[in-house]
Order: sequence, then structure tokens, then C-alpha cells
Amino acid sequence: MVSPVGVPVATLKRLPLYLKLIKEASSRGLAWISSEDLAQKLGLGAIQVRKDLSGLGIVGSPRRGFPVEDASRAIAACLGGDNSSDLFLVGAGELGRAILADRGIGLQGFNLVAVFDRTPERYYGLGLDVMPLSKMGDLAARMGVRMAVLAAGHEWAQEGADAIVAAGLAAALDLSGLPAIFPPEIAVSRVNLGADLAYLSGLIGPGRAAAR
Amino acid sequence: MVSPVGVPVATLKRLPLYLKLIKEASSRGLAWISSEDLAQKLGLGAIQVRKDLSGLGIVGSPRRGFPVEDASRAIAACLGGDNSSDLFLVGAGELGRAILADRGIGLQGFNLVAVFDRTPERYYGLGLDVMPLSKMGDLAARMGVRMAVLAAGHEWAQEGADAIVAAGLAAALDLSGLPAIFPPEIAVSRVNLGADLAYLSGLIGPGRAAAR
DNA sequence: TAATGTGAATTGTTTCACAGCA
DNA sequence: TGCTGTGAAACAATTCACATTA
Repeated sequence: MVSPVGVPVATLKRLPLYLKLIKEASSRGLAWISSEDLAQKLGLGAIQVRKDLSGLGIVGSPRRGFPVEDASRAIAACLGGDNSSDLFLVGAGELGRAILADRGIGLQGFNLVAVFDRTPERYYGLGLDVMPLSKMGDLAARMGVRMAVLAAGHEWAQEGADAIVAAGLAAALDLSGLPAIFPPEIAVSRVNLGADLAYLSGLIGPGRAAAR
Repeated sequence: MVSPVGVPVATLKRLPLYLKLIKEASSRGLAWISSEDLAQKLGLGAIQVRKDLSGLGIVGSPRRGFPVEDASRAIAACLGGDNSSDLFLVGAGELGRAILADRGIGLQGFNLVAVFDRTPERYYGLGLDVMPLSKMGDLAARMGVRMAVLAAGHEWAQEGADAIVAAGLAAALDLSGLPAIFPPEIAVSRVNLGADLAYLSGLIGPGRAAAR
């Protein structure tokens, strides 16, 4: 599959990681960064990094690597700049509040501009302005928001998803673990720690405790 | 790439999702579930679901679908049964505690059996038994634990990763967002909400077109 | 000489087309 | 008829080999 701009999905998923490291290099005053360096830090192959960057039209220079500023600009442009960096949070429970507090969970430049919940009244007096799901469409239109993080509990995750759809948003990051069902015209990325763990458990197989 | 048991990685990543739905069906008293049904709930193609299940040796029956009990057993076996369901949590900060509280974040059957932190003394009196990183190896050996969730803040995520390696664990779920560097013999899965959001933002593009 | 750049081969994954079965 | 089962084809992603250049 190929994204609207012609970048392979697999590449697109890696771009944010490159961007992060490149910005870091930039902030340390470096002007160049090598594919080897990026690869090693991300546990990827250097050739793959080069292919990815070259696919964006970023050209490096032998013996030095890739120019940090150009690369940063090109990747940011491909990821939509900071165009879509405003987000809604749907779900103000345990998980939602951890995301808001954001100690290590790393929304990295994305901005939670409003919080919605099925039962907003439960959160009065917590210093949070939690709104009912029904207000989402209105606010999305007024603020130009196009993405949401769905952090609803299992009981109402689907209801939250439906609200996101009804609000006309274009993308959702689903942390509900259900997973919630979205219509195909909405871009969805799902995060499910339980599933990831199960996957890892399958990967390492039924051995006994690791040696060493 | 093919996992130890011969199941493609892409399939392996979907197995936990199937398992969840199948168990749910089972708990509702259903004896059969169709690939169409599973596919629709997960936003996948039915053919893909059939390929995945057939790859595990699960055989269905025309007009009825796949037998819920068999499928459940086969998938669980492939994912290591409940063999590897004990976990360490590395990092007792905001994020780590949200995971412990687990309201919606869904560890789904996995068990956090011990919590480690670089500064365990910060968590005295919170009703948590937080241990120093140096104790991890010992406990891993004694309890037969082989996996960890890394939920350390940026400041010491790499230190946490190193401790996981030193403890001889076989797999880690890295939520640090750095990402932390692990040696290749350790199975790592990375979750990075910021990266996922950036990816989505790239997918939906700067306009208003949606793509999947 | 230490890096990038890239066509081609390889490997992995998804989808198709259609056979078989209850 | 409505589903599974599967070899083959199509597609996608990764890796290789080697040319290239400052």
C-alpha cells in the first residue's frame, strides 16, 4: 500500500522515529547524520534507512551522511507539518488522564486540545474541562481538529468510536483494545499492549528462563 | 521473517486479536465463529483470517465457520499458552502506575508480578512494592519471568533497558518512546503514541482526504 | 575510504480464483 | 448456497551487490 504522497506505509511508520532522532541531532548542533547512526539507534538496517530517506528525496553526501536540516524539513513536510497536531482525547479515565499527564508516554509535539467523555460529570472538580461526546462535532469544525485518541474503557469504546466518526474526524488512535470498529474512510491506528505482549510471548516461544 | 513455530510474523501479530474475539464468542456460548465475522470486527479481509487460522492447523467447517474451542486452544498454544504471562514492570512513574491501575489499557491476562525503578525510594508508602533495578536478574531467575514492560521516563529509559538485558529477559515491550536500544537477541516491541499519531497525520495528509 | 545511491534479487504478505464440502 | 481451503499470482518490503562520489 502506498500513502497519498507516494510513500510506502512501512516507511511512513518509521518517519516519525527518524524525525525525532534528527531533531535531537540538530539540537545538539550537528549538521550531518549518517544512516548507520540512525539505523543503529533504531535497531534497523542502514540500507533501509537510506532507502526510506531517498524515497523522500533527501540526498546525503558520502563521508558525511544526511544533512540534518534538509532531512528534518522533508520528513516534517511528509508527515503533514504541524498541520494536524491538534487532537481530541476521548475518555478521561485512568488511561486518558495518564496520557494527559504525559510522563513518558510521549505525545511528542501533539496537542490535546479538548477532552470528551461519556460521563463528563464524573470529572468535575478535577481541574479538567471534560465535555460530553455530543459536543465533539461542533468543536472539531470550529477548531479544525481532525484526529482523536480513543482512550475509553471497554464499556463504551464503541460509543466513543461512533462519536469520533459522527464528528467527522479523519483519523483515530485507538487505545481501547477492543478494538473499536471504524468505517474504512477513517484512518485508524491501534495500540493494544495485551496483544503486543502476546505477540512477544509467541515470538520467544515456550522456552524456559533466558540464560546468561 | 518466520517465528520459531513457523508462523509468519504478520499473522502472529493478529493472533491475540483473534483470540480475544474468539474467547468472547466462547463466553457467549457460541460454538462456531466465521472468518467473515472475525474479519469484520477487526477491519481485515476474511480470506486473510482464513489463511491465518489455517496456518495454525485450525480447520473450520463450511456453513458454520471455525470451532471456537479448537481455535482458542490452538491460538493460545501458539502464543505460548499462559507460560509467559508473568511480567516485570520497569518504571513506576505516571505511565507505569497507569498500566498497573489498568483501566482500559488492557494487559489482558498478563500479570505484573514485580515493579522496578531507578529510584524505588520515591514510591515508598504508595502501597507499591518497588524494587531497585539491580534486583531484577535475581528475581527473573527465581520466578522464571522472561518479559518486561519498559515504562521508564526518557531520563533513564536506556538504563532500564540495560537492566532488562542484564537480567537475562527474553522480550521487552518498550513504551519509552526513545526508543531504547536492545541487543538483537532480545525480542522487542515498541509502542510510541507520538510516532503513531505522526504516522496517522501523514496518512490523512494535509488536505481532507482520508486513505487506508 | 567511509559514506551514499540504486537496480535487481529475495523474501514476506496479501489477494485472487476457484475447488470442495455440508 | 454459504462457507472453508489452497495453490498461484500479485504486490510490498527488505536486502544484496556493487557503482559512485566527496
